[in-house]
Parts: sequence; C-alpha cells; structure tokens
Amino acid sequence: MKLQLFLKMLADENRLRIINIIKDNALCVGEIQTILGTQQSNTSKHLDKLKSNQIINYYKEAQRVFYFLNKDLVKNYKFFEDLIYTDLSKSHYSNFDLDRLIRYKNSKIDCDYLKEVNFDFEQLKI
Amino acid sequence: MKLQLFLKMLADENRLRIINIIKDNALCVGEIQTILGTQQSNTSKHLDKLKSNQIINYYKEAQRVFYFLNKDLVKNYKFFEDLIYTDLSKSHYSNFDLDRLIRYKNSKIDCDYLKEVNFDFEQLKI
DNA sequence: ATAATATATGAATATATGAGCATATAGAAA
DNA sequence: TTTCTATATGCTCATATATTCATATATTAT
Repeated sequence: MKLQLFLKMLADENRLRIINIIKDNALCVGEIQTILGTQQSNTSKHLDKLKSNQIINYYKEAQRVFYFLNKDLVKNYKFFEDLIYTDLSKSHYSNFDLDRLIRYKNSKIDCDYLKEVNFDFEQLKI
Repeated sequence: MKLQLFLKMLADENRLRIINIIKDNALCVGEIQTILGTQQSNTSKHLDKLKSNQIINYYKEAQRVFYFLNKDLVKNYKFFEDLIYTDLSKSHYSNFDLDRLIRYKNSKIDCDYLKEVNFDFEQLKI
C-alpha cells in the first residue's frame, strides 16, 4: 500500500476512532457501533475501507464479524506505532472511546448478548 | 490542530513531496516547482494549505517566499519524525525528489538565478 | 420451512478536493 | 513612471468522499 493511501485511510475521524478501540483487541461490528455511537451502515463502510486496504483483518463467528488491527503495519511503518499509541491518545474522542471500551469490557457482556440486553452506557453503573 | 486534519494534510502526494524536500532546508516556491516539476498555481495552493495549517512557515525576501517545515510538529507529534525521516523515504517519489534536491544544491544556483538560467535537470551534468 | 438478527451493499445526496487556466498582487528593475 | 517577475487567488470542472436510507445477504433460531 502506498504511504499516501495509508495516510488517507487514517485521516478520518470515524476510522481513527475505530482503529483506536480495536488496536489491542478484536471487536465485532455491533460492539464498535455501540462503543462509538455510530450508525450501522456508516460503521460498516468505514470498516470495509480499512479492510480493503489491509489496515484491519477480520474473522467470523456465526453471523458476527470481528475486526482487529493488522499488526504488520506497525512493523512496516515506523510512524504508525507512535501514532496509535501516543499521538492518537491526545485526540478529541480518544479518552471518551477508550473509557467506554473499558466499561464495556468490565460489564462482561460480549458481542452475543449485546443487542439482547439493550446495552446502554448511560445506565451502566460502572 | 486536530490530528485528523494534520493527517489529511499529509495524505496527498504533492504535499508529501513538498514536505520531503523542505524538511531540512527552506526553499522558495520556484525551487519547489523546479525540483518537483509541478505547476505553479497547484504548488502555490498546496503550500497555502500547509501554511494555513501551520505545517510549514515562511519568510520573505523581496518577492520570493521561502517555505520551511514547522519543526514544532516534530516535538508535538511523535509519529511525525518517523514519518518524514523513515517512512517517507520509502515512498515512490522520495529518491527521485531528494536526488534532484541534492543536484540542485550542488549546482550552486539559488532562487535568485533560477529562472534566469532556465534551469533544467536534464541538461545538468552533475 | 419461516422469522429474526448481524452485517454488507446500492442508490441518492451533499460536500470536499485537486487540477488547470486566467488573472491579480506585490515588489524589483528599468 | 512602466515593465518584469514571483507568488497568490478566483473560477470552473471533474472526481472523490462521507453520510443516510433502504434493501440484500448470510447465518441462526424457531
């Protein structure tokens, strides 16, 4: 992939937010939507772009699709590790999203029960 | 400046090429055009974008405008140094442009005499 | 089989972006 | 002053992009 294209893929708020929350763990599409509060088709399309450009990979479990970061990029692009682990943390949504990710993880709910329990961060006591 | 906007400014081939050749020295607009082989108004507009977002700064000498990289970005964005000094060098135009930059510098021609001598890399013996 | 659910995709729209051309501006030289 | 030169800017076109809505697909559950 060309550096310019890689940067273009990174130069979008929704995609940066996705990368931020899946950089250390795989999440299914529903979890990504729930944590970011973004729309289904919009989320899906950004995931598709990231996937098409091999920035993220995925595996399937039943109808669920779990996405995770392609760690080869960290090896191949020196700047990328600093970007996602240092600079990204200073960006607008980072704390908000990572906080939600942690609270979600602590809730012990997983992708299978996400819709069933009608998960809502506002009602989360944690 | 927002990280997303910074990345967007970097996610363009012409702007990456500009940054690459002015990262260690200031160049006037005419020199940038000559080395990259890009059009006047196009070059000027990309410079304007980079300038408006404080990615580059400038100083004037008579009608000439010299642009140079805003080094504060290297301090403020950890990823940026790796990007411009490591990853960028692997990109398509980098060798071509940096080679031209060196040949231009060796020619001892400067911005003042650039148009006067009708500078042409093809005729350069160096 | 049908119904329900998770995800993907097509179509429509709005907006952004880059490129090229022509022209404007500002400063220098004559 | 007029002329020349370096750079910037306005206009237009073509293309790219993100977003939303509606629908399609695939898998599971009944």
